[in-house]
Amino acid sequence: MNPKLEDIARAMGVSTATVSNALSGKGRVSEALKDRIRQEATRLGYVPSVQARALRTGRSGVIGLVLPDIANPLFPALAQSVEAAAQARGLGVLIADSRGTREAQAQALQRLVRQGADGLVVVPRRGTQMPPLGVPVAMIDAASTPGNTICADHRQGGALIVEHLRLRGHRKILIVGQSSASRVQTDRVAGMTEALSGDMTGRVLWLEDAPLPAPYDLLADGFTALAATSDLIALPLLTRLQAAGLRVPRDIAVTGFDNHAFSALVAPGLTTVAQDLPAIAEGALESVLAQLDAHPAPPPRTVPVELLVRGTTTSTNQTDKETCP
Amino acid sequence: MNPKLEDIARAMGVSTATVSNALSGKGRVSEALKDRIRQEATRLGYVPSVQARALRTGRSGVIGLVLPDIANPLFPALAQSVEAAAQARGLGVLIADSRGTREAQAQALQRLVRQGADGLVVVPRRGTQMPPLGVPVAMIDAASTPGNTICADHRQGGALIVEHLRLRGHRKILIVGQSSASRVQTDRVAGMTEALSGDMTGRVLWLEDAPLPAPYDLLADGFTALAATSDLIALPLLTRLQAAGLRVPRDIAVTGFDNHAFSALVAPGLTTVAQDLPAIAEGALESVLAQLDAHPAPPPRTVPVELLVRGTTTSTNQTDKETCP
DNA sequence: TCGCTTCGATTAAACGATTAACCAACTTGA
DNA sequence: TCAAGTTGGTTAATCGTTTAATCGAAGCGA
Repeated sequence: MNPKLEDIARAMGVSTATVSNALSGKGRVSEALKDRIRQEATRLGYVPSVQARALRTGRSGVIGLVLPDIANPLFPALAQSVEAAAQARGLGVLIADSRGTREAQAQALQRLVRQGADGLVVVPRRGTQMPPLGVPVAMIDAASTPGNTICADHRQGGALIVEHLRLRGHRKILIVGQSSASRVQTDRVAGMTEALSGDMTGRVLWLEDAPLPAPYDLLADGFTALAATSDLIALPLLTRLQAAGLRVPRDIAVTGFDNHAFSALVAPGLTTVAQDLPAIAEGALESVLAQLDAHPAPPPRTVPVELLVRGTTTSTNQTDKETCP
Repeated sequence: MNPKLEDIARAMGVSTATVSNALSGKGRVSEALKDRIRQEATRLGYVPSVQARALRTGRSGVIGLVLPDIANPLFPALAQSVEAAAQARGLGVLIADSRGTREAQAQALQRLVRQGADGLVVVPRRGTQMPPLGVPVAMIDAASTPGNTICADHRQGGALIVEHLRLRGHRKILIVGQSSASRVQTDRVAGMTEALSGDMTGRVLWLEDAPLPAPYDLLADGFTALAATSDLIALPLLTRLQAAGLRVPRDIAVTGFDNHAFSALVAPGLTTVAQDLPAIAEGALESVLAQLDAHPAPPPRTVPVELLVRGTTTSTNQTDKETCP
């Protein structure tokens, strides 16, 4: 079907080894012959067989990506960045969903290795204990997670949020998270509480423990801002407040985390913190590749985040025009 | 490292061919020996090398999935279903993002084939002309797209939406789409307009041509419902209406399409149409596998959709009960 | 008993690339 | 001039599996 090394070799009257060397630039081939071989290769439309190469070298050129839940709006953006980083290096991305239990995750890891992944990039489930897999692994979670490879600076993100709210005049903040078992969320909350200035008060509410108070009770308690640990939490909050007749941000401000695709589209736009996903993906991939070359795993890294200020914390003219026609 | 056929063969005093036959059940091996070989294989933790198998058989056990934009909230759910369907068959999923031009898409297709994908599942960009790739391909787009393999019944979905709105008493509907160049969206709009009863009027607005009128102008024009061709459009609309002080659905109803993860979480919940993604993924994969076995490609299929009624079209909360007893 | 089929297993040839080892022909230096 | 190194290539083994071809032994009908 496709031309192979042998076809080129025969056409040029040389051995397959010479062709292989010429194309890879590894052995000793005269520059002139090298060029001619390369020309012939492109002329024939030669494409090396990844299967054969993989069998011989033990490298498949594919890395596995394991996500807790592909459908969860937080991960596709990361997957996209990982795919882009891999593509830039000529690598493929085998995807797996560890939906369900940690056991399912372990299975997924095994499966990717069996399918020939050279290394793994994993966004682990909570409390994951990595089994020995025989291939390099990079973990993307939170700085406080043992074994973490690279992640966004979630604490800094929390601090940026609180600082921004302080500058906007807020003094009493309700911090809303989903689960205190999530390292990422606890890091973000820690960043927020640490950044509270002396004249500010913040209360932390975990939704898995207690529901959100009724919107008007929030106002009665003196809260002027809701700081969620995720856009996934903030967007429903925003609509809930609006549905109750409150004006955001005039009555109460809202912030999120992660800069979900919707966050820029809703009205008012959601103030949030954006991770540098391309940098994180690059870092994770670099770690895997370094380990593949028998280098020691690079030390854990933390990537700075960026505050995105939008309408839920700043009253723009437009919003006011719309609300007061 | 890992045990190979030869290791088992040596341990049992037979040839590797016999071991291969015993494990695959293909050649002629006595039942007794078969059992013993299989026991020994599991005892040693034997895992066949996919690379070697792929080289010999020409099948890698991996299928490629090409999405227009991984980060677009519509596709992760589909990716998850495809991954699940593939996993159930012991297949891997190589993912690629055709972000950018149709050329980028063509590149992505080529890349997946080179990386050894046995077949491809593609959600094509608009106006895609499939190049001959040498591997089976299944396309997931719209029933009206030439070459489409399988898709949701978008027309039916449109009809369900309009019928539901009619039963709720709506007579004047604004249908809001993004781009009239999208087959999926035009199919949905067609389903809606066809389902309009004689006493109903519907106007179609493409956001790429003209912006949404100011919320209060919509009311002034007599519209009582906004039917979007996507939750991606509907959710921003919902917040825009709420931000303008309108009550949904009391002042105006809103519907979407696709049942995005957020649609159930916002307040009020978004009435929408859910595709049977698992069925679509299964169908696409089946088509690819059938073609791989040299069967003709099965005829195009259309999968029924389901209407999900939520708060944006039904007033279920107490305040509404009070006002509309 | 002779031919013929069937059973159970072996042999050996692929699949397509990489790479260590080898080799002939030239350079070079002393 | 001769030993030693350099240059530019070739040979052949190897990665681990599948599978067509082969083969001895056993079973069987005539």
